[in-house]
Amino acid sequence: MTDRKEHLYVVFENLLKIKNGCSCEVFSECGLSDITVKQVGYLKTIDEHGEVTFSGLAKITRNSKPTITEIINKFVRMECVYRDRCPDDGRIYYIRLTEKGQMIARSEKHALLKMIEKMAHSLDEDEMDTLIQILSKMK
Amino acid sequence: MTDRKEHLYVVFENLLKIKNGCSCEVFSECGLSDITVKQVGYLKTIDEHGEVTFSGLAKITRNSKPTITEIINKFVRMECVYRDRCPDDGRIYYIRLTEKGQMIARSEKHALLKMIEKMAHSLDEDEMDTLIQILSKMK
DNA sequence: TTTGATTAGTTAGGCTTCGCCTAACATATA
DNA sequence: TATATGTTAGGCGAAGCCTAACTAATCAAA
Repeated sequence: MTDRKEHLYVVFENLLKIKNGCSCEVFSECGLSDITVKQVGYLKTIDEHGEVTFSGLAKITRNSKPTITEIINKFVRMECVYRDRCPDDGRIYYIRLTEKGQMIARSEKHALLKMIEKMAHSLDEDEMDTLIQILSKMK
Repeated sequence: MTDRKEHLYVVFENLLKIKNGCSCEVFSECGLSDITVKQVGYLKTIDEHGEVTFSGLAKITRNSKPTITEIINKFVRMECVYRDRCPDDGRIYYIRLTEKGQMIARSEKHALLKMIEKMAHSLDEDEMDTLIQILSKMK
């Protein structure tokens, strides 16, 4: 490997460490350090679909309705989600993310934003512009 | 958020997507797409400690010896690890990573290396030098 | 050098949690 | 009255851990 690539490796390794640290912060701020990958996946699905019902989530995730009830009850206990009864049809409940739930569903984005904040503290405007200009070329 | 930060967000989001794609490639090349986070953790521990025995790994990970036997048997079936009997003391077995096991233990590094390779294809030498110079300032 | 104690790893069996299921149900709507 | 939404009850298998009892190898001391 060339010297140049090795250098690149080192600076990006550092950058990823910083971003990783930010990810962990997001979870521990929510007091949910031991949430599972699967659970985060469900929160993301709920976030992406907006107005999801229990049956809807069951279809999307290919689970039975009781399984969804169970998953949602757990999320309610974790304060990530709440039931929102449909005003037009009392049988239907929408699954809504709490602020905490949304935070976790978008944890990667939040971590990245945190990293960018740190970047803005370490670099000046010209340097940021140069970064943008160079990295835009990546495919 | 300023325009500049938003731009930075976009370029880094793209970069992370590329790196993430590389991570998945590493696992699927090994035919182990459904390995768990915990398992990867154990492989990393084994990799980092070099010459680990069963008792050693039990102490490091605070598990019982039978648990380690179980974990290692699973890894042997996955072809990630093999037993290497100590020539001086027949009671002792060293836990060694196979090439596959090492690949997974170092998957993040491998993914990053892959990303750097892609970078080297998209950017010229001056640009890479500029990147290195700017990103070195990040703390 | 033999024998008893100690150490390394294994086997057997058990426990809890997770994540899923089906069947039967209550409630709301049509 | 028939149908749709969500819940409850109960069960199942896999994961991931444990303790107790075992085998095999080494060490130490008579």
